[in-house]
Amino acid sequence: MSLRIYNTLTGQKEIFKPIKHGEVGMYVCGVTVYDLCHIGHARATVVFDVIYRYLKYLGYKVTYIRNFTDVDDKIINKAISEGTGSHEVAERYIKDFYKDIYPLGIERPTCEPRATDHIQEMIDMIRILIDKGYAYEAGGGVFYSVGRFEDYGKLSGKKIDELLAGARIEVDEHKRDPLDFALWKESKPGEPAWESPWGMGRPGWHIECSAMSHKYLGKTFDIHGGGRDLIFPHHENEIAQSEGVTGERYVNYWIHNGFVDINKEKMSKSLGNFFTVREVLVRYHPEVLRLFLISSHYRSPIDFSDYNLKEAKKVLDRFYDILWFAKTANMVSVSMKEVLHEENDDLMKRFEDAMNDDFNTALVIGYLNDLLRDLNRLKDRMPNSTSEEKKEILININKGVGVVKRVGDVIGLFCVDPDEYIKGQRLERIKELGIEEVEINRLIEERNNARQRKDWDAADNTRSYLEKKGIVLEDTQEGTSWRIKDSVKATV
RNA sequence: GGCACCGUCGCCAAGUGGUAAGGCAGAGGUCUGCAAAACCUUUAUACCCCGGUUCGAAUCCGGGCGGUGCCUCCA
Repeated sequence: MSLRIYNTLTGQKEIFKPIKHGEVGMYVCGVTVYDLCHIGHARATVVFDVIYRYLKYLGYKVTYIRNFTDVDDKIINKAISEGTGSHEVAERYIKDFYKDIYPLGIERPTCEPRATDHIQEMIDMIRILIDKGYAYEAGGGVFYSVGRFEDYGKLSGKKIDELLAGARIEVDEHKRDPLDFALWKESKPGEPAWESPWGMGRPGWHIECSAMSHKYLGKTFDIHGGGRDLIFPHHENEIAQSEGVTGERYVNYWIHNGFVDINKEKMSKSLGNFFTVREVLVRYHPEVLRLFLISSHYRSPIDFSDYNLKEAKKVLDRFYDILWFAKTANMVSVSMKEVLHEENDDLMKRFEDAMNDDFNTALVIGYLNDLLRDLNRLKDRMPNSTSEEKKEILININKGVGVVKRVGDVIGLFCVDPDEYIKGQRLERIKELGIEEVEINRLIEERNNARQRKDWDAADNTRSYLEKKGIVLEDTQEGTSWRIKDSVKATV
């Protein structure tokens, strides 16, 4: 089965055929850097990170470009309100983007160009658009004449006359037609400004992506991505600009991810119902957020809630438990040589089939859960096995864990050391519980003494004391361990 | 008003023509001193409703109802 991708342009899943054999050019609209990233930004970044990783897994040489929009009205406004410059604002939020988003296990794109580094390329494109009659100068700026581009609306399925009927179009006295959009704006005093044939000014929003994608990927490239909300007008306008300039097809496959909702409503700054990545990461491991984000298909809306995050955490914890077990058991029992080259082709095949069907990560997680149950079943057999059998079981567990890790590499999960994951979670949460780790260990020892005396009342008292504190004990053959009590029922 | 998308177990979520994956929660059980964890069993005669096409539909078509998004900055 070959890779099939849902193409917004045609509204269908299509078999993916790259322009150049074995290579893929992909451009994804990044963020406008005027504030901290919220979960919606995280979703878009994670979704395309998974796509990037999977394309590479398939053996493609991928050129992945994701831009920063660092010149924009909102940035300017922020700078004014802070009394700083827009360059400072942009720089700061680019830093914050790295700080907040990269812990989610994001691989660096091939290039992360900034709009302000490509002003000349934009000017060059605008010039051609004017020469070709697609754009006109007016009031110190330049506008794209939407009516001149025959295919306008082909991506979003909109028709020009229907758009005109809509009552929500920006009014600008200089526009010949209300649908026209700005390619170049005259700068007001104090705003960032660049020299241009039309005087000091700054670029409109849409032209930067046309200019940068053209520069790094050429006239026609394979994949262009972004959030659903970018389909219109941003991507529609990009097509008008780029195809206006080159006269050739701009993009073969358009991929758009769905929104993150809060109570079935789109998360957005303007609605004020957003959570920043930063505040979520205070309470949850980054991989929990990542797992939550890829537990649904990338085109579906997902509802963000504490309950759903807790559920994701529970699932992730289970995987790290078996990962930890395999790691610990291997130290004493099986040399890695015995397991490293083991393959599990059937499972990898299922994984590939799921991913090939428009990157169905939700199905992949389902398969992974099946596998996890198999592994726990094996693990449960160990106590009653001979040492020969134990070794055999461990080898099989390692095969499965190998698959988990390999799939994890592609979807960006299970990438941290199990010890670190488990201890890290404990350390972060234990502060909230008002108890010290040494105290827990002391009580465990005390309780185990009681258990040896068969003083069950004392033992149970200690256990329930700890449970009230939020600490759950687990008695195993290897001794007593503890974990932070996590209930998906608890709400915040 | 125009254009899209969506409606699957209490909740989350795959499945888009061949007879309903997976997770959470629930119930019973194994293990355990008792628990916890894990495992086992169990939980949708059925996919918003009504028609139609078909040997056969959650899946296709038509009509409702409900929800969301885009048409303004937005991942």
